Amino acid sequence: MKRGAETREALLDAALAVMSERGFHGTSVPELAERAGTGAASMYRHFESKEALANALYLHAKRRFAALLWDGFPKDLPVRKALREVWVRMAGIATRNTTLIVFLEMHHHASYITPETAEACEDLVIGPLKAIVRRGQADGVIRPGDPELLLAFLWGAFLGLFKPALDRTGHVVDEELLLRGEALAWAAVRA
Amino acid sequence: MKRGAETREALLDAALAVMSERGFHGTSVPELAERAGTGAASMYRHFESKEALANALYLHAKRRFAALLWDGFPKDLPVRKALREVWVRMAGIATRNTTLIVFLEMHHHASYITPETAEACEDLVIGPLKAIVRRGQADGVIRPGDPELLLAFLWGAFLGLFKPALDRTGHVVDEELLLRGEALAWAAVRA
Amino acid sequence: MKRGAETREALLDAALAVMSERGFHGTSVPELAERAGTGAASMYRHFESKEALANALYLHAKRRFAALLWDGFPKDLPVRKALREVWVRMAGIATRNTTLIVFLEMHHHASYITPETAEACEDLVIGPLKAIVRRGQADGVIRPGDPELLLAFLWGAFLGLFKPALDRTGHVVDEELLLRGEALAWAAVRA
Amino acid sequence: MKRGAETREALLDAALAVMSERGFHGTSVPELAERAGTGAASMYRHFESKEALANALYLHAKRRFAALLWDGFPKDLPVRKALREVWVRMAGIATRNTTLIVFLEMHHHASYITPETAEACEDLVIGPLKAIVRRGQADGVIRPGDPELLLAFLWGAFLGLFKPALDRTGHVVDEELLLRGEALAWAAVRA
DNA sequence: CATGAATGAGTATTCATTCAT
DNA sequence: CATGAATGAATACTCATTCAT
Repeated sequence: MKRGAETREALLDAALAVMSERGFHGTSVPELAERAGTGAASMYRHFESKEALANALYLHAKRRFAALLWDGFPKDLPVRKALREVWVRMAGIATRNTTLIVFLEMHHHASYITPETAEACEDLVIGPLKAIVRRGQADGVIRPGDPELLLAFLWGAFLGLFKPALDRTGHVVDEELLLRGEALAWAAVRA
Repeated sequence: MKRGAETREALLDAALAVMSERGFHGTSVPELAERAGTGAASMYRHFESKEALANALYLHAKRRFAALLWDGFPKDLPVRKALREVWVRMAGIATRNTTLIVFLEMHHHASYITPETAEACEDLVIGPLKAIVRRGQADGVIRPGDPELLLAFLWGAFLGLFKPALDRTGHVVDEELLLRGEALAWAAVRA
Repeated sequence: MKRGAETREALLDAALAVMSERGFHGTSVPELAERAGTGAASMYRHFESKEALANALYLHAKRRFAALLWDGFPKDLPVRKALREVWVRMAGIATRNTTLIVFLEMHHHASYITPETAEACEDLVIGPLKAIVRRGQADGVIRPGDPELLLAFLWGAFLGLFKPALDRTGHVVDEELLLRGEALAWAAVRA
Repeated sequence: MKRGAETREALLDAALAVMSERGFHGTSVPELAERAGTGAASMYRHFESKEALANALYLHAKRRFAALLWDGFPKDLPVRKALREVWVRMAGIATRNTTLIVFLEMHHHASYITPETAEACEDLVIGPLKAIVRRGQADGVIRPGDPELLLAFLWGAFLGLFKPALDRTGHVVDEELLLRGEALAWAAVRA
């Protein structure tokens, strides 16, 4: 007997929690519903199917991730500082919003995520990153070459470093790991 | 009616193929069996359960990966060349044995992989890598610091770079990507 | 699509019929469901498991048996007449509600009937019987000794006599067998 | 690698133990085989099917029961003493060969016991009993009437009394219960 | 808008049985 | 005579989904 949007939120939250742990196929609708405090049938009032829920969640998660990363991001920071700020923010997300990253990575190329969903939020996160890299290349502080490649490298490295944090919710990324990681990242891409 | 070990192999092969594409929960036992050319019941003669199969496969895959990486690896290569050789070999595996890497990454921290399984093959791949890094640090050509951290960074970066190859079987890693990636990797860790 | 309680009743009825014929293990859930006019999955909305169904049925059967035996039982009948009335009523149940007795006997000490279930209805049938026997002993018309023992003897004898009726549903207990049996029973226990 | 007949015996023993506890349908061939120390396939060398095994066992059990009851039974005992001896022997069987009685009762009217099997051993146990009853009736010490009816009553009463012993293997029937029960039995049938 | 009830299709797993060795 | 391996059919149970209320 909740009010509409509330139930929807609860379902998305539940799905984020469970699906980031056991994946899409490992998560059942009844389980989701119970965790959301609703009857299983109610899910179908808000989403056409389990797949539709996953797609909605993917968008939702990507947007939230983008917001956490970019909202209030200081403008016109020198490239080096901008990248460091990105790194620090991502570490924060990995610590406090672990499920977000795990869910997004886990479902990036899943068959039930439609191309529309994937495209709809393609550039939310990566667009501004590319801009920073390009600026760095223009300034001559970042090595030349396809920004996508540099970013793929960095994003992967970041995930590799913070895997322990991502695998166990609640794991705190310590300051030193963060800084040493950032140093490696910068060494890799600087001109 | 196949002979014992043959069926077991067929099941492991099928599981590697299907589970690396759709994951553990997305793979049904009948599907596995059909792909292995066996009846579904036959799986249970060779593995106690679907989970047991996944664990056996994890070990199997890790060992095969380690073999592909380290068998015939030239001894006493200078560190720089050794790392390049590692990188090249891994790119080869990513191209020709994609499922191996995908499966291992996908199931690294899954709840149905027992700690025993995980431990049993912990150092097969990473042990020799650590040795190389340590040697590089002793020679002063690799920056100091916990080798685990450097390797986590590099392994993640590698996965990030080759994700397109890993997501679509058959995708060939071109020579340029390989070399540019290696350059980034080296830049990150060199002293 | 039936209304809730109706389906539950139908399942209990079906289970009574089938399980009293082929036993718990000889009865499959799909078979049960079909006989109840439901899908097999619907059983699990009403009972947690096949075992839970059997336990619920055990209670249900015991209560119905007790009701058939004791509802409207004339009060303050002399002991001799009371026992005869009991005997006659039991013969009636054996004839018209065969499955009830067969089911209860068959599952009395089955491993899947929980102690809780067994205790919950222990005295429904036997309690009033004990009272009659005690009254008879007090009056000096029934031989002394543990009432439980006398009742175990009589209950067993009854089952032995009516086994043909119990083995084949529809077998009618003829008047003569009934009376001769009662004579034996009385001869056994009278003072 | 056992010698023929030995395996057969082991299978019958295992079946008696397990089937008297969980019934025919509750007993699986692999379980039987394991308990008999054989491979499951070996059962089919000795019996055509699980049903055939049950039938063979039924005969086997009936014969052993008859042997335990009648072998060395004193001839020409007065009827009263003969019945007491029968009662005592049956109590002994109930104590020491519980599974025998339980199995026979449990499978008496099971659908997988063929009429042939049932008939083949019909009179092994009951034949001599009938003779005793008839002798008693001729002597005027047992009440007149169909001996089958008297025996059905007595057999049932016996089972009722010794149910605790039959339900729990190892339960010892105490002397007093035995004698009091026999007194009831005699009171029921004496002239 | 919410939800108990219902269910066909599917899940992992076990079974009774066969057969090649 | 014995048995590992194999399997089609079954088993208990769960799922994603629908619908009447």
